[in-house]
Amino acid sequence: MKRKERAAETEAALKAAAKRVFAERGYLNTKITDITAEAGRAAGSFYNHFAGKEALLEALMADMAADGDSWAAAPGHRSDFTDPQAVREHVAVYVRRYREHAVTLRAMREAALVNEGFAATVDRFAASETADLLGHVAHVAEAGRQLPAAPETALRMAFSLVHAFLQARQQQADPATEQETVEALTRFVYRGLNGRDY
Amino acid sequence: MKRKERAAETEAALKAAAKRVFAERGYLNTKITDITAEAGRAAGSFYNHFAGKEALLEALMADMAADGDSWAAAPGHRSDFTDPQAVREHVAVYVRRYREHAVTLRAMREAALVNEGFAATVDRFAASETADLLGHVAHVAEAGRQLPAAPETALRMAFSLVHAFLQARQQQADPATEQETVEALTRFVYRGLNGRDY
DNA sequence: TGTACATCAGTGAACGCGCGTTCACTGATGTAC
DNA sequence: TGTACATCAGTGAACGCGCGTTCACTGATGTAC
Repeated sequence: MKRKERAAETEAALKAAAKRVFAERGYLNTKITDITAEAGRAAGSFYNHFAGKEALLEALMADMAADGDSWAAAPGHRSDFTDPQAVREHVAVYVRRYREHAVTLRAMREAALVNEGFAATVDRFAASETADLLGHVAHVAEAGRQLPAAPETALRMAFSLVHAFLQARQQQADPATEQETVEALTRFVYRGLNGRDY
Repeated sequence: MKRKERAAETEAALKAAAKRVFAERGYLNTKITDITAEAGRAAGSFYNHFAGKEALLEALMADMAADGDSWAAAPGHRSDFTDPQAVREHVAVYVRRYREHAVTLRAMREAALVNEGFAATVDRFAASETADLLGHVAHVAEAGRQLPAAPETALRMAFSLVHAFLQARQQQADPATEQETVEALTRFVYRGLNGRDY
């Protein structure tokens, strides 16, 4: 089985190399040969493993999805957004995921911009991440507090805020600590949804 | 002076055609010949007016900046963000500008993704739009209310929210009305900054 | 276990497509006298 | 006002670069007997 091992090693090397060059110059600016050169392989080798740059990105997305699915189902998951701690924990998870998968997320955004199919994939991805949150937000209204808008809209606003702020944070020269970022976002989102401070 | 008129007409036709094709398939997916074909001119004509696609986008940005500068200096501009109406008016302006210049803004984002120089230009653009807002936000703290974070951070969060939400709204199949959008954003931003409802 | 053949991962030069850019040319407009 | 020449906007075929993709080849690993 040395052959399969070798192939698996090359495939992993290509993925790792792709992440490095994507981080450095972005997905759209990266050529296939940039990836193979970074991985120390011949150009032709790439096509033994991926049909093209998009297929490679899909593989990176699958890796990301694989390690994210477990969390939402974990025990101790607080779902009442009138509780600041529930909001904080959710924000913290997104901040962490953003850090861990920053390169892939950025690549996805770039690919979506140019390719309609990818845009749809990214939308589905986002939708799957927000599915359980709608109930958490609706909880606020059920507790007698006035949401800033319909639950779907309120959720979209909270999501827009978190994602865009994290994205902007990444290209800051001197970003706040992750802890500070979580606290700031938690406070803004909690206030926005609940109409009061904690 | 018929020659200069003709040249000006062609230049305007190229810009208008560019906006149409950018809207349809995006900036990065648009070829020079797509623009000239849409404008009904020969490919070579393009270079009589613009050094390349980027130069054309810069011209579109200049057009956008030209019609935006006037507002901030206008009389009756409310700058106290403890006043919901002040927040609402600012939000409304951004919503309107987003609608009017959606194509150019999207093209800027695409160009910035691929070209570092453009990214810097876009940052400067955003900074110039937020310059006067920092004072408005600081006002809230001066009025004895607790901001969700340092003023710069609070402002960045509000901005992230508005921009990302408007961007997401554009690709919705059935978006809320502009009026509803302004109200929802105003309420969320006001709450986030002031820690209370109005 | 040994030998002959098949299969596979990897190589890198070469091919060819797409598209930005150029340039010789045309016809109209402007200028000089 | 008329004539000869210069300049300019526009044309579109052709050129050439960059890069994705292919493919004949190599050497190593696996399989059949």
